[in-house]
Amino acid sequence: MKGSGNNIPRIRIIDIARLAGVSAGTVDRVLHDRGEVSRATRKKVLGIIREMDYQPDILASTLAARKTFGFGALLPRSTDDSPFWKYPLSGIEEGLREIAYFGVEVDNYFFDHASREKFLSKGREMLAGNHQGIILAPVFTEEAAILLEECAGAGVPVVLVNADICGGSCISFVGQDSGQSGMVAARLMHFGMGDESRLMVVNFTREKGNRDHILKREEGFRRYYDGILPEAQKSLGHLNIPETGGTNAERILEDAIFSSPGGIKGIFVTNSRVFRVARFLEKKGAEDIVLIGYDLLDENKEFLRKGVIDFLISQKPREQGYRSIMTLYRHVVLRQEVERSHYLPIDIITRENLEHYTYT
Amino acid sequence: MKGSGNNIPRIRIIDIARLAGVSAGTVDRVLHDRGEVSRATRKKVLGIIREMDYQPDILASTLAARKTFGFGALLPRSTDDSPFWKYPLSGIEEGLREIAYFGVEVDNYFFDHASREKFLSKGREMLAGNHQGIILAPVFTEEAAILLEECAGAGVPVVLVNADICGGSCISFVGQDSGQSGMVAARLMHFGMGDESRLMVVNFTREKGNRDHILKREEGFRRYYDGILPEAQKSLGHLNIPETGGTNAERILEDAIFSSPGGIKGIFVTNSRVFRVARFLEKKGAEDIVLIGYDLLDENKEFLRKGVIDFLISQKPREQGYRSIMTLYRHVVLRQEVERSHYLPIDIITRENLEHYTYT
DNA sequence: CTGAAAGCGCTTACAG
DNA sequence: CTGAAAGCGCTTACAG
Repeated sequence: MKGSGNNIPRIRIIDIARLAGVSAGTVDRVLHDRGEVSRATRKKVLGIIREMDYQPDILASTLAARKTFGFGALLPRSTDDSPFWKYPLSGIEEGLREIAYFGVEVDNYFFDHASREKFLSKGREMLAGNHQGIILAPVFTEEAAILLEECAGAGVPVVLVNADICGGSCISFVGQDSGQSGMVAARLMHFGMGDESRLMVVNFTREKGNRDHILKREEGFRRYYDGILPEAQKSLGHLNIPETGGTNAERILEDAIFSSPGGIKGIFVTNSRVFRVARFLEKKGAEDIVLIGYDLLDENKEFLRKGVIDFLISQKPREQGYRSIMTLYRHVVLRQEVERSHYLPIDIITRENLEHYTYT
Repeated sequence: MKGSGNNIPRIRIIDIARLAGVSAGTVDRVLHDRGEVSRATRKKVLGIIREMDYQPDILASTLAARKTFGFGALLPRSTDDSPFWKYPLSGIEEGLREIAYFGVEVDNYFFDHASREKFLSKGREMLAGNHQGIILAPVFTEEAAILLEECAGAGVPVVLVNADICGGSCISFVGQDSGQSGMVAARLMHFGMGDESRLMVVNFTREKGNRDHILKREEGFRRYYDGILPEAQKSLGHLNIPETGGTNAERILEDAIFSSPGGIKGIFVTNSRVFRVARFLEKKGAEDIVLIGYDLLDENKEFLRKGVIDFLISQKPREQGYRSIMTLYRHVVLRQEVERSHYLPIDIITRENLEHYTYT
């Protein structure tokens, strides 16, 4: 059978050792830079390694070393009301399955979305765990900066997931370009609405927590319109609704959408709460208003299928988790170079491509 | 350091052997079903394996077995004029890098896009290579069916990539749902054009070769319109342009687009040749005609950036390659169950999300 | 049908 | 600073 043994034998440590006139142990010491080797020997061995283009067998290495790599992940706890974070978590688990062979283990730490204090204290608990790598969702900017600094002090590499913190010392950021995603939303809106300018941006905001995403998305949306239809950008309505409200939100929407002269014809919701607007529009029989929002929550998908929501932009949360752990793995275990930022594609989901969209 | 040794020791073959009162060799024979074990011993060992939930260490296994897996891939040769197939190839290479540790090797076989004979002869050359798994792009349906049958006869598992052959014996298909992608195109067209019915479908066809994709895409496009705007579906123009033509094609386009009463306002090109229509529209200063097509060829991307093409649908060719080899790996090396069809997401690309679309 | 021994390529104490 | 030996968990002839 093809591929069953008839290959060029690969170069082993013992080959290098013989060529250098030393033992395998010495080559190993050179390879792993653990000192106790004379300069001359070291130089000679390194030369031969390069010359022969020696590539260690990572299987044998992992097997013999019996060492494991403990990573820590600090993520918001996902809830029924806010299920977003279960996807990065499952992405991390998916990645873990692929690399568990190599002794990688992950400890997950969860904190309540609303609590700065919990974020910080859970973060410190994680740091006390002495991990070899950290995945961090920097939901609270200042506290995250503190944690980042402490990681840097301890020499622990960090991958930021979902939100970036400029200037923080981390090896990589994995997430979406929020401003650009707002541009995509605007492009779709404009493609469907032409020069229609009775548009509105709706922000659902948490009292605490990072609003960066939301602001950048609105900014991107406006930037697009400003470039192509400045008058629409200027007249563009803008609504802030606190996350907590119940009937309150409906009143606000009612006023904003139906009371303005001529009404509103297109709405861009800057986060996953778009289903709340959808629910309202459905109730009012106003499904013809174009509605664009974020994230494939079950409820959002339902409104997409019904045609109340026209487009959803996916943040690919699962892939964010997957890429995070793989980046850490490549950095820590394989010691490869990794890119500083890893922007994921901005996926456009509509009723017709939803069912084949399995990546989340 | 966390994760450096302080774990529950995992169960090894030797543990199973001791519990069963046999040697490691015997357990190994049971594990790999290579006979030469008495029914009683076998049963006992299997029982303990189950009871202890024994999971073999694939690293140690691969290392000791020193066996390699040879896969073969039969793909069209990519050319400057038709670069599509370089992406599945690079996806295969990307996947290979991740699993080369496990002794996987791939031999690629290329054939000329236009030649049925080459396809069959190269396929047979590949079969002679005695591979443990095959990736096949079934560009020519009948010839592919023949090859599939020969693979089945030889007991070699096959993954079909890009196009499916119903009824063929393969372990998995990886590709796009062409009909559904036509629906997506129609949805976008309709979203942008409203009830406008001066639309046209353009098919660039090769003389030989599989037109399945193209037909299904048009069909999907029509199905969407038939459901929502039947009169548009009925009046929907339809143009077949042979791949070869030069100025000829321009004449045909000229007649179809500008001579019909009222002209044409939206065009759906059912494959990657959309740049040819774009080139024509640009020359005519008719960039306001909505244009939707397939595949992120460099030339298509350029027209997308310029705004001549409005949307491109990606077939994710690189991912097709990646998934193909990973599916084969999971089936052959890890002996896992794999799903029969693997439809990739239907990605919508527009000027605003093009730059972050790195997956191809 | 079964076991004991050697080996896969690398790492890890240990002795010098 | 260096080498020889044992071992990681599994597989493979070989002897019986």
